[in-house]
Amino acid sequence: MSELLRPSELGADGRPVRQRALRAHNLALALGLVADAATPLSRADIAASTGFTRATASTLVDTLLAGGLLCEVAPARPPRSGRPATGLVLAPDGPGGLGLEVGVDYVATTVVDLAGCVRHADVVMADQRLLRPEQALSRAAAQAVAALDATNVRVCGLAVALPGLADAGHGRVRLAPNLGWREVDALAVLRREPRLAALSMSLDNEANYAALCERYGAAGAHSFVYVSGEVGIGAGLVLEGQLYRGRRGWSGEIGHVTVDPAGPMCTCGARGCLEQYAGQEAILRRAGLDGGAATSLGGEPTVRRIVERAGVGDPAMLVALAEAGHALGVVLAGVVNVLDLDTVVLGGVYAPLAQWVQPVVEQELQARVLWSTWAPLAVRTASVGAEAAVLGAARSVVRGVLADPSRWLVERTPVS
Amino acid sequence: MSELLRPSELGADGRPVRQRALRAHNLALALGLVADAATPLSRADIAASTGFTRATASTLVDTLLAGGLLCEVAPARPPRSGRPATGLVLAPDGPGGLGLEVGVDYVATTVVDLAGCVRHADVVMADQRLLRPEQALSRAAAQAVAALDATNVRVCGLAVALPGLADAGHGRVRLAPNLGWREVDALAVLRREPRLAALSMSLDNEANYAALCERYGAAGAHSFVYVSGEVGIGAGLVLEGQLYRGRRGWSGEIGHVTVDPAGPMCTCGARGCLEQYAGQEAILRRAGLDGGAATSLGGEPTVRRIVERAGVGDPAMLVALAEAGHALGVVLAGVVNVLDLDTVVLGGVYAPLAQWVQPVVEQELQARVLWSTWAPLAVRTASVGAEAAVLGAARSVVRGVLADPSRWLVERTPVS
DNA sequence: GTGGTTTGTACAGTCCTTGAACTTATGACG
DNA sequence: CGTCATAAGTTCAAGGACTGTACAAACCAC
Repeated sequence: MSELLRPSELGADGRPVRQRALRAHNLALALGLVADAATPLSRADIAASTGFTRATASTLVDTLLAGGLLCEVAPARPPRSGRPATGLVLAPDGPGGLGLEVGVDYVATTVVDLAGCVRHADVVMADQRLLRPEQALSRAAAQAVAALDATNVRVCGLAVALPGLADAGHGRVRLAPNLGWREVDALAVLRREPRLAALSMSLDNEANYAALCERYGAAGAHSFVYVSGEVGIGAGLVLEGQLYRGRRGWSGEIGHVTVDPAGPMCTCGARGCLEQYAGQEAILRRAGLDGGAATSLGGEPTVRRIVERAGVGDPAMLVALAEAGHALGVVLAGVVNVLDLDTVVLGGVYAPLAQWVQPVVEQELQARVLWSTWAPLAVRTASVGAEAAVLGAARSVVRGVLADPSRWLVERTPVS
Repeated sequence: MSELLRPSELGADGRPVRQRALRAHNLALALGLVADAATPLSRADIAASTGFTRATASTLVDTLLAGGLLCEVAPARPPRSGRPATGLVLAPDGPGGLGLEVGVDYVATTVVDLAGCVRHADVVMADQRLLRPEQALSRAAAQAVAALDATNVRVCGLAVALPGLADAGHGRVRLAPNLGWREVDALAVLRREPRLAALSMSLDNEANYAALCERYGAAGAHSFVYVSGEVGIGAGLVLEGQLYRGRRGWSGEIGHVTVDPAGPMCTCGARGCLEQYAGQEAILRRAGLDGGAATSLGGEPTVRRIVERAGVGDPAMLVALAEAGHALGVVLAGVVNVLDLDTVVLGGVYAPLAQWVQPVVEQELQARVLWSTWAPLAVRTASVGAEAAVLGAARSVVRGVLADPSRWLVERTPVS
């Protein structure tokens, strides 16, 4: 199963392991195997690739079937001699996930089923900075409820992506400068909506969810950094296949890593932060354009303006983009040197700008990563575009079910 | 047990969990509890703090007693009413660990017992750069054998610390520029010595072992970066209580993180690397002294020269140290911003230089870490000095036994 | 239709934890 | 000094989970 889905680490928190935990772990193992397989697996396949006896694989599968997480389909392999297998796939009517993203100038929702397939998605453009946090969240809640009704997917959880420092444990937004939020108990506001109150909820930085989205993708690398430039610059870290949030969930703040200690003053009070070179508004400003209130306060999004100018070969813009790529490369080289990463994923605004930025980033990494001459280092553009964060959020919900199916099985009312 | 000792993560590698693994995990849990306790625990204490029944705690303890990992002593608590408890501590005659460090100008060995107490330690000064890797390692092996004979500790494993990029999985040194080594199969050479061949062996960067040493210390923080300046500048990362080696074990290469993209040329080919500001020789050079062949090619160690000059208030040296602290602070701020760390530990040469360097580092972190104004960020000097790497290496061996006692128990010949 | 082959199930056996009863050892108290 | 209260540690039947072997089921090939 290539550790894509790591079953709940038994007792990693220092709890004693009982038989029940053992069962829970093995259920997750079997389920994860089916989830990661490209084609339907049989009970015998599960037994073979895990080392379980066929008897054990059978009982595990039976539990998962009864719990509505798996269902039987036609087998994958063409019939050879012998009794044909019964195929097993994730139940299309199993529990699904709802992702909700509050951006600076939009609110997006996405519903995925247990297999991670998008069953509904929509985006409502509206400048959230004009609303008080409670207002914005109430409207977002209404949009989420609409998403619940838009499909027949039984949604079991909600994950909220936000541009800011989130306290994932408590469901609070500590600071979202670009939204103008500070210490907002976002999940509590969402829970006021009765339809949402029953769902399990989680909250995290949009870069983290976008990184997870990339992780869930087919090309999921072992360890990588996902760069998510939106209004600020953030990053999601995936280390050894797991999202690394840091102690307080504040990891990945590359926007304020120093590029040049004597560089331009940043809003954070320090000098030469990456954001002053590679942030959207900084790029505009350095190209001699008016950054202004930026993003899309009713107008064209900033990125599009940058792409347009670069597309027509505006020399000032090309210089600004090269400088942005240079700065990004310097900072990312540091991250790669410190964490021994083999992959850098450019997402957010850097995906549309990759044409200009990526070569410079690659060049800078080649020059500054110590081992770059004797081990491969890949720079990729994100495989999912602007919707990566919502999608990653929605998928994180069902990944949670897959990683610990036993919790879902006991919560579920037994089927008649 | 505060996750200091994390019992083997059951099936985190996607293996099915059998009853045996369950037992192994619970043995590690009980043993870890005793290892972390300041005073002898009783079986009842173990039951109470884990949630096991006293029956289960008893059988676990019995297994560990029979295996020679625990032994019974007088109880810790003053006798109240009721049957007095029997105290349990790590067996002083249990399996121990041998640490071996090959430095640029010395070879050090340390033997610790199961509790991590040092039972033997010695350092032989000799410039290793004058020897071929095989010669150096043969002599180190002889020194290790001498260490084995110096105590009555039954050593069960050997851990080798080296200044360079190590491939921990294969026991190879990929590159140790300061030793002049490249692609050396170090463990294979050590295994030629018959007395060592029977031991389990591991190999890693000295900064990683030094970080582990700090981790094992009483003040072990959750997540921190340990800066180990010796000849080069390396760092050990402890994330969520676990050493983070990176995919290939090359994490922590902060020596070549960029401080100023337009700074002085570095030996690695890039510009403005930290080593050009905060490396021992760079400090000397920037203070107007001759870096020369440096370290201690038969002469005074570089650090001592720096301390002497700074001690007498040499203005050039004070400026150089301030610049070093500034550069270190810039780089560490980046690391902290990216990884959401709450602690920075200054080790290696920065421990004796802390008086001059630490305040500048703190100031720079305060200015550049995004959340520094609303959450505490500690900069500490390492609690163990130059011997941190060997000691950490030796302790890592016994930590391995404590983290998975079942492996030790089956390998052990049953006591008569 | 018979044999070969593979899938899935049944059942006793083993390992590990649980829960309750029981034994042991000590201090407190009269 | 004897009895009681209390806490520690042990014993043992019971239950949950995986294993191994045997067996039933389903299909292809000839």
